[in-house]
Amino acid sequence: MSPTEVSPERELLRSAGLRATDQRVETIRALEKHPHADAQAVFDIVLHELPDTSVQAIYGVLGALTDAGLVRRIEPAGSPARYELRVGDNHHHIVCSKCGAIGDVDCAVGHAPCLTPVTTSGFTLTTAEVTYWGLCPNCAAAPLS
Amino acid sequence: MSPTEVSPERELLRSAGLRATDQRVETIRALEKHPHADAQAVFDIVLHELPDTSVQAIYGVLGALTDAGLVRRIEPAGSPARYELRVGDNHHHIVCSKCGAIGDVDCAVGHAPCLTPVTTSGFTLTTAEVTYWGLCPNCAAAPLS
DNA sequence: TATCTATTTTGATTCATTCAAAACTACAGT
DNA sequence: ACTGTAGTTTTGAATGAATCAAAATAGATA
Repeated sequence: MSPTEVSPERELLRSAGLRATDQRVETIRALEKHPHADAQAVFDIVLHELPDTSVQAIYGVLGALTDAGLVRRIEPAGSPARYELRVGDNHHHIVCSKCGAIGDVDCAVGHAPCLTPVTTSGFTLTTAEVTYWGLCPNCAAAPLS
Repeated sequence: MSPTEVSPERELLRSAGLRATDQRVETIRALEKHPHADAQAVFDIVLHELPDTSVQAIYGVLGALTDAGLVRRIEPAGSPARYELRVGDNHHHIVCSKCGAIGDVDCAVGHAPCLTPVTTSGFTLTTAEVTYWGLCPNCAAAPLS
């Protein structure tokens, strides 16, 4: 993958005003294949394509992509930060309380009820984030634990 | 505070089947005065009353209280774990995206809509957790930043 | 193709939290 | 009240996630 070669990932980066580096392209590809991956998982994947990549670079890439709005960072309790390419829509997540697997969940009822608490303790409200907890199909099927 | 002396905190601990140690009593008192405190903040407060307390002890106490259901642990993105005594009700939290302050929010509309996502990606759903993000009164009032 | 600046590498550090062994203490039972 | 023992805390060290900083490198513009 030479720098001049075109690809959807490169164009996405350029259109966001970011430099299209190899690490960024491969990070996006990793997230395409593995939504909700954490930094370490992204690093492991990118390392296959770019053997000299460092973890710090991945943190830098994920931070830049997040700042640019190309990637969304989620931080479920008890898990390192996860990243996904699905941005701009108001979707939520369901986390397996046993293995940490994450699934996407569309907003429950439009978004009005979820976004409108009764009391706000004087806070100015900007967004509402819903995390569902449960068991993924695998863990639900597992015998006893 | 001798071990035989009675106090609401001691009785709460005993009724939960836990030993009423000084560190546990003082941790509960710290959380009564400072809801949503993190482990470090609890440690700082307990240290005033029990000068030989260690941070590890506070982590142990908070873990034991959480396991016993006396304390609830919340982990907002970008913040260390916070602890509160208000348990058993289905309330949510609003976090100041600027300073990290936390307020309580009663569940939006009963809990039916919040708890019923449209799709669950095959997961078995057990609970729904809502985190509101916004600005606390102080930060909203602050000039520019 | 040269240049400039953003990005990555390299190496170290912070913070929150957990682990483990030894010392201690609450409390059930005598 | 005293004692034994299991549960806690202390002491000391280690882990994992993430960030910082300086030097080396590589995009993209002209």
